[in-house]
Parts: sequence; C-alpha cells; structure tokens
Amino acid sequence: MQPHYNLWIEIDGQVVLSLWRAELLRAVARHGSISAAAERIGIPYRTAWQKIHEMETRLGRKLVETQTGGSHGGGARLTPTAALYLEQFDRFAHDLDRFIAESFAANFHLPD
Amino acid sequence: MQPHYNLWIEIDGQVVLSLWRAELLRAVARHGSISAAAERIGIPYRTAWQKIHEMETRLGRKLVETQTGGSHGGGARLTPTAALYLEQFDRFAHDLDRFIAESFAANFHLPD
DNA sequence: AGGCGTTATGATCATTCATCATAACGACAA
DNA sequence: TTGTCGTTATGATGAATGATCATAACGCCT
Repeated sequence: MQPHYNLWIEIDGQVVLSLWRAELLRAVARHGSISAAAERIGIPYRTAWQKIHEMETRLGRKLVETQTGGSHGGGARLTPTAALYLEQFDRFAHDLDRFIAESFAANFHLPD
Repeated sequence: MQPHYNLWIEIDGQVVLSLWRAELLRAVARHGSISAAAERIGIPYRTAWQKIHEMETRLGRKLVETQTGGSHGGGARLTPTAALYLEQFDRFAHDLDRFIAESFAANFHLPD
C-alpha cells in the first residue's frame, strides 16, 4: 500500500511538462539521441518523438536540437531553454517526493 | 501556466484510491445514491458503479452499502471503513495542495 | 557509390474508457 | 393485488486515445 503521484504543468489546459516527459528529456540529454533515449526508457521511437514534438508546439519553443545524417546518423541535444526547464522541474519534483512520503506516513493509517 | 497533480494509492500495482475516486465517494455520501452522485459529477452511472466495484474488489472491503428497490428505488451510503479512508485521504490531499502551490511559486520561474 | 544509424512522418492496430441499453428489486399507491 | 417509479446491477457496443509497425530522407564515412 503505497502513495503514488503525478505532477505536470499545463498551458491552456494542455500538458507541456510532466514527470514522465522530464525523464524523457533527461534521457535525450544523457544519450545524445532521441532513439537511444526511447530505447532506454522502453518506448518506441515514434512515441518519444511525438511527445517531444507535442511539448515544443504547445510551448512554442524548441526544446531539442536535432540533426539528421552524419557519421553516427545524427543525434539530438537539449536547447538551453529545455535544460533550464528540466532543472527547475526536477527540483520541484524532488521536494514533492519528500513531502509526500512524510505526509503519507503522518496522515494515513489504515483501519486494521 | 499552472501546476497540476494527481495523487493515488496502489496495492500490488493497482489503484485503490485517487483524487477522483475520493470525490466520487464523497458525492455518494452526500447524495445517498450512486446514480445521483454520478449525475452530479457528470459521468454515466455505469462508470461510477464500475469504479466503486473496482475499488472494493481490489481492497477486499465493502465501501458502499447499497439497497435496491424501496420507496425511493434504493440508495447507497458509505461504510464506516470508506468514511475513514476518505477522511484521511482528504486531509492528505489538502496538505499536498497547499505544498504544491507554495513549492511551484518558489522553484519555478520561466525563462523569459 | 553504397552502407549505416539517425530524424521525421504516414498508417494501422490494440486497448482502454465512456456510453447506451436492459433486467431485477422492493416500497408505496391505487 | 397490481402497476409505477427510481434505484442497483450488468451486458454490449462505440469512440478515442495511445502504442506499434513501416517507410522516406538525410549526411558522413569507408
């Protein structure tokens, strides 16, 4: 019996960032490509690309700088904007994670 | 640009309580029937009943005491167990709501 | 010139969720 | 006693979302 949560940010009712999306961006930054990030997380490349594209259009900002062709076939890396978003969101999520663990233990006691 | 969240509790990877489900239980308690609660929330009766049934089977406890037929056709009310769960969950959710508003304001500043 | 791994995007499939429809029930009134 | 009404309970269907498969384009390197 464990508490779970999700956290996301909306603009005009549309999700532009979430825990899962942040993890995706982090994986892109770490591996240098969308395809490697997708494989690492365990989702199809198509899904990863769609989510990133969705975030970009909703935010109206470029989050990932991509490049096709080349010695390793291409790649992707975060824009400075994306890196900043990600850093702030991670801090936020980290604080929340601690709070939830504490508050659940303090407030929630099962009846038998 | 606003933060949103969901909060739920799982047992063996299955959801047994969530913000939305808590609202449903609250509506049942307030209106005295599942159908009235469903109409109030704006979902079909079938959906409401399914969710409640799902919670009960997953928890292995009866949450809603129902009655068919009778002067008003029947009705439903929360069991003491459900009332206790609901009360604790609501307190938890309320604390979380305040924390998120504060933490978001403190941590999240947009680039331009 | 050809191969390779990547981005980009169309098309299809599956799974979940919402909705419609129907049966059973029991108090009350006629 | 019989019919009506609003509820619970459950089967069956439809819609929408998300995951997955398949294909084209690109550019460096051998």
